[in-house]
Amino acid sequence: MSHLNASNDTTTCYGDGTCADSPFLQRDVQCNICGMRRLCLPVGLTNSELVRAGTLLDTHAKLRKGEMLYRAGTPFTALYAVRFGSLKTTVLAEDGREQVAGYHMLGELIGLDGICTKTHGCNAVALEDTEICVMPFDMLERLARELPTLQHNLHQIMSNEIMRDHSVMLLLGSMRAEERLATFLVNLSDRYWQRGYSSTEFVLRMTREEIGSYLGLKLETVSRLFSRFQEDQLIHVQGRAIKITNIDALRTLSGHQQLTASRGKYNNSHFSPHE
Amino acid sequence: MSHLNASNDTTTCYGDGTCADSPFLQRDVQCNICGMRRLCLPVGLTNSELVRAGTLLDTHAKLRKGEMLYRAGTPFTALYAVRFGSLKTTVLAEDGREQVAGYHMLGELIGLDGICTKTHGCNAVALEDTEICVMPFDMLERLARELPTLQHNLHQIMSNEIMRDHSVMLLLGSMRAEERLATFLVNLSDRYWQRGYSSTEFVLRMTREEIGSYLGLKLETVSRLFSRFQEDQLIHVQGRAIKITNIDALRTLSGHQQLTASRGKYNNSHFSPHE
DNA sequence: AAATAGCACTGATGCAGGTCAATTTTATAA
DNA sequence: TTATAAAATTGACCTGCATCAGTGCTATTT
Repeated sequence: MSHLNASNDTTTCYGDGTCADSPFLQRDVQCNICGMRRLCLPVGLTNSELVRAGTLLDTHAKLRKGEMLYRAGTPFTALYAVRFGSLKTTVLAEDGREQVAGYHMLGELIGLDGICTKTHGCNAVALEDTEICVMPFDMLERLARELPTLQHNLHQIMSNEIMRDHSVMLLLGSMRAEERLATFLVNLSDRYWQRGYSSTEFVLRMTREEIGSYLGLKLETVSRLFSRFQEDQLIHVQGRAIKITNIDALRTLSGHQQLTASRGKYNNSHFSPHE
Repeated sequence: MSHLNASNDTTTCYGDGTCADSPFLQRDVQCNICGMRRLCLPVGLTNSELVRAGTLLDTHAKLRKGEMLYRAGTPFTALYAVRFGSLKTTVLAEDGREQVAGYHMLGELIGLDGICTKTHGCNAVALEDTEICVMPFDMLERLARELPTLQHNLHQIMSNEIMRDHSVMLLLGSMRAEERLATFLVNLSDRYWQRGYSSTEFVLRMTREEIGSYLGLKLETVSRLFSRFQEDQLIHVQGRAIKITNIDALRTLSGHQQLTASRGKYNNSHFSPHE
């Protein structure tokens, strides 16, 4: 039942059972000084609003690679924004099958699927050392009632998640294996670009198996496709290090279909977070 | 560019181009007298709050079978609640491929994916003669700031849509054809049951092709599976009329995996809407 | 530096579901 | 009612990806 409990000031973070002895409390985390604020929930807030928004950041959490932020079935209390690092979320079938439902990086909000039942609907696991802002949801709702911009941003982010999911459904339901992988790579490229990183060279945070799970393929198929893409000069692969050498060909393969919607302020803002 | 324009009191409904000459305006549609209020956005509102909520129902729309409520790419102005009938939503790839992303019935809210970009992300088409409540989104946000229950309901509904999408992703990504169809049938059965209809006998509103599109299968496969399920005494099929004869076997086939989350007030409320 | 485990690659083979095609049934229109 | 189109069924065949299996990497750990 490990999850991140953010109900009071002496909040303690439990990883997946191993770090129960590393409590922490940091109140210096505030939106108005966060480099991610142009990509995160408080987009467009005035400075004084930013300060108020900061009050809902009760704490932030540090997760080491492999640690779990929350687990399906545990109580939902807060939304989480990724400050550094990345996580995967996985959905579980009742027969135990597990599937990667999302790969979340810096500036993205996770935990939205827990609002409905007050219980998390998936597992969230750090894919590398990761830092998270914790936003208690009741506070967020209260604040959203007072700050229309914040309210609207929350709605936009939830709506964006729905659009993203629809794109994944399209991918899983009607694309062939090579189209899926091409779409995945183009999407990663775009998202790194949006965050000020190279759009052509990056390191995958997921294993072949996790990528396969996300794309509805087996790891062998993913591996074979990476090899074929390399043969065809679309990419260069060295384990998890990817260098894209022909992004146009990848885009063509992917049917120009974006895994994430390409419009809207949470998607196409192309900026450097390092100011 | 046909879509439902709900920006003022003299709102006119355009179907898919054919009904431009049938404007309408109905102000008698109010939440406090609606039979769907226990399943729809205003769940849990007090009577006086219900009356206020009714003010955001600018109008409602009637669609004949096949008519389009909104089209991907057209401006988003409102959310829509299904009062009678049903609709499908379809997402489009840039290469023209189209896939059914949702089947929506009475009491459900659609259009949520448009909030993000202020533009509809999918097509919504009536599968039968259908009636819709129009809720201008700016009004809804304003009212949500004043009525915490309404605000929370909206968040729950959006969250529920995210959970539903995750279930579909799981279905598309890791279930075999027969599991998909079984899951689909069990889900329909549950949803009809929740709405006070028979859980064992109903008429499909979608063609084999549309069902296949939703489930990531070809119509021939859907047709063959219906035949096999009938051979195996799980169902009786007569065109689009379905009679479920062994729901337990179907549930087992589906891995007890629900297409829609089975918890939360928007899903498991089992009641009769006909009071 | 060596040992060990997790991850990745690649070949051989099989099969679930797609594709193509022909027929029947069911809707819709005249 | 008949005519016509749309939807559904069923069979024969094919293929893209899964499965199974063996080997080679590349990280940790000691």
